[in-house]
Amino acid sequence: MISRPPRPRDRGIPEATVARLPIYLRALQSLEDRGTLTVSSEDLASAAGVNSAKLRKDLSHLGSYGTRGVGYEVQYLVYQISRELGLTQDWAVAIVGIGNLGRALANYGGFGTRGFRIAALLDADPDMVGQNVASLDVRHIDNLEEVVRSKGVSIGVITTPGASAQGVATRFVEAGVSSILNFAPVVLSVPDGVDVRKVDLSIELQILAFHAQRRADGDGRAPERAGLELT
Amino acid sequence: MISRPPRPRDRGIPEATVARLPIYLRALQSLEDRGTLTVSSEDLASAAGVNSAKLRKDLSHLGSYGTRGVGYEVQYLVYQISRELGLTQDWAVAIVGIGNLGRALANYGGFGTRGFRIAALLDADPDMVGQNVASLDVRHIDNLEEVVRSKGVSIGVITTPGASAQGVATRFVEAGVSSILNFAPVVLSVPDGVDVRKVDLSIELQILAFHAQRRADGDGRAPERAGLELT
DNA sequence: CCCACTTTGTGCGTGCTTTCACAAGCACGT
DNA sequence: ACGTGCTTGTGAAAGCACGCACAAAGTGGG
Repeated sequence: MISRPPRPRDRGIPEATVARLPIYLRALQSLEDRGTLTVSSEDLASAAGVNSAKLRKDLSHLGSYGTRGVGYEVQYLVYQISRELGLTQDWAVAIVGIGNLGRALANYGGFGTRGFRIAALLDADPDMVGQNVASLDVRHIDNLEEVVRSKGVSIGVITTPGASAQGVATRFVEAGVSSILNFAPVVLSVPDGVDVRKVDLSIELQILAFHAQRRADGDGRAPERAGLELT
Repeated sequence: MISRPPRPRDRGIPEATVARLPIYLRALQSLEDRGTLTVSSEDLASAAGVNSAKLRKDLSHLGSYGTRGVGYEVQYLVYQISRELGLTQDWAVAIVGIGNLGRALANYGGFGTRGFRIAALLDADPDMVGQNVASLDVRHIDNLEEVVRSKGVSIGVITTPGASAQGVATRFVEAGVSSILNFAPVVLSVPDGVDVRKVDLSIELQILAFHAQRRADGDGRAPERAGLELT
């Protein structure tokens, strides 16, 4: 008998909501550390930097976990969001490309406490292989398939130069990994069913530059509320 | 009087479009390196990983830079997008927090070629101060205001631990920096008119985990690695 | 028990984004 | 000069996302 009753939440959670759940989770964990027992949507929203109506609507997609007149119980909500995000299980992550960024990720402590475990580090450079980084021995990229199998890797992180990224992605996919986080500045081509997310540091800077330039351009002496001007 | 004189492009480029311009730019530069002279919206879209209608509409916000029946001239489009993004000028960037991530960013070569120049590295740790990273001497955070002034820094990057991030942001703002890229896992509070973008590595992983779990849950009968039993 | 107060959950209007589909425009061959 | 073939630029429609505003639901005091 499959548990259908305890599933008030809709399977179709909006993507925009999913992207904010980790933010709420972080804010909640911070409240939890401070010993806070309950929190109102207003307070949690301001801690997360969003509008309170949006927060309530987001949470309503998971189910009715609040109490009117009181707010949300912090611990319970932490658990519900963690479960929804899949953080109650342990995800094994492999990082390919142990340059500066790969090392930074390997040493980033924030993962362990959130359901992720760095299970393997791989690199193509023979001089890198065997080095110890973040308490792991760097292994050669040729062992990718074997490592994925033996460590049960389900998430692959690519921090190689752009030229190598597609090859690594393909090998990840063939080895059975269907979630990839790509830091290389290329668009990866993967089969349907494989989930790729891209983080691009220089793109973020470029977006900042665009807004900075716009501010500098228009802000001259007519910083009026741009509205009805098309004379 | 309906004049539409020196404004081919509307100042109000949709945010969603701005976020994609850097992707197009990268694809175009790659084509340029390969010596390609013109490209169709179809080909450019597939290189950028988007739908061609979306690409055409995005570009139409900058003006009419294509030729029907032919496509877009690569070099010209590179220039137009660069100009729109503000990359034809040189942006001085300061990085605060020279840990693993800060070092990775400082050494990331991709910036120089795209209008950004790492102008200063700052850290609070006295042992770090004076070290040479990426051909720059790390300076103490106390010099932030002076460095911003003397180097003309207009973009601040925060790679400190979460606890220090708000303080650094405030100092950046007071020193006149109004564009901030934040890697620390906290929500920064800044005055209106200051632009903050946040990059959070563990959030990206959590979104991947959500989709991976959903795939494992619903996807028919192969819930192999999903060993969660916690009702 | 009832009333005043607080806070959630959500219906609804609004605006932004994406996608379709096609007329308009340009190049090239005849 | 003119038709053919290709590709852009853009109305129009559909789909999402956001935020207001309020009824519903719970708490606590008298």
